[in-house]
Amino acid sequence: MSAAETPLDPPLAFAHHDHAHCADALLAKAEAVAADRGARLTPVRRRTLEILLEAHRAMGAYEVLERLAEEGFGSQPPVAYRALEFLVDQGLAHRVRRLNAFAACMHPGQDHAPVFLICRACNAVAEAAGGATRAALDAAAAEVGFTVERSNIEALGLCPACAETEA
Amino acid sequence: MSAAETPLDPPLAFAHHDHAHCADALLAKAEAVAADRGARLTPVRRRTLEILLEAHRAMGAYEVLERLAEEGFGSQPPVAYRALEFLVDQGLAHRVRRLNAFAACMHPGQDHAPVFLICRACNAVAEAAGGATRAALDAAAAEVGFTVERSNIEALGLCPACAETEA
DNA sequence: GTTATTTATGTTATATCGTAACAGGTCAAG
DNA sequence: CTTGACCTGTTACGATATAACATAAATAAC
Repeated sequence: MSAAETPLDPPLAFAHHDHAHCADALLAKAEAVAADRGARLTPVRRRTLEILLEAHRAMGAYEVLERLAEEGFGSQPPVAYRALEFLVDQGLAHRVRRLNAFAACMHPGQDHAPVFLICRACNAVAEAAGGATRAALDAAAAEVGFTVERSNIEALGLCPACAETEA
Repeated sequence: MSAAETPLDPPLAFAHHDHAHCADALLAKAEAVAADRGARLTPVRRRTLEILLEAHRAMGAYEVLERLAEEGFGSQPPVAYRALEFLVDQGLAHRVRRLNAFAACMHPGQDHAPVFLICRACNAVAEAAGGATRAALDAAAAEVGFTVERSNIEALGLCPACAETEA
């Protein structure tokens, strides 16, 4: 069984909100988390996170790279992949496998194993609480003797706003 | 809520079994399903499925392509990707996003939305019943107003046999 | 049964995603 | 002030995936 999950705030990704404030707060939180863990949030890494934080959607590594290169950082793929890998390792970003892309974590520092909700209309990506879903997955796996170490749970569909528009 | 799920047999992928019989039966079942749906299981497509059925693991498109080419089919990527896409569309194979690879469906014709259990030691891939897990995912999504249309749920870990070996 | 239409197969070419291997730079510990 | 760990950048390549087009086979329409 998994440890108790810190309850998550409702996702802002699908709601209008003061995004500048939202991004700033997450960046500050990320700094704190990194400091706590003795991990170095260097300029490239920090900038990479800022870029991911600009919108609530997933970005491809090459899209991030282009931005980094424009700003004087290295221009070769490993620059982006390494920064992204660092962020993922530190729990400051997530990899969205369905999109071969990366998204800033909305709950850095909280122990969470989210599920991803990907809107196919506006491309927003939100994290929802994954506790119950993961518990069900663990149970289904346990039933056949399989031990889950890591998992990815992603849903494609319509966010509330786009669902209305579409109707 | 999702419709009632046909109960699945326990996964053979992690168990010793008469694989020749298992593969034959699945191929026959696939033929029947395709016929039912008026879909054409042409030679390339059928052979592609046979190749996937050779082992209970996921294969990359290029690995499949190599085999097809050896056997006189086309040698360019679209040949494999199109056959695989057909099989996935017909529910005769699944795409495993974590591996960028494809696996034969073990329950063709049954309405199922499986979760995938990927053994990191022996690379076997099994489908487990996903009903409860998907229900939990749908619920988590509904809570924030998100409508799930498709989802992928994949776990990486150790199958029973490999878990024992490792210990 | 012949023609029209759709569907399938194959090709070339290119786009997109990801990593291995190595060189130089920074920084803290001893 | 040197050692060792880590970070950044490079070149070069490998792996995954799709667009666009030509031909052929199957099916539908007449």
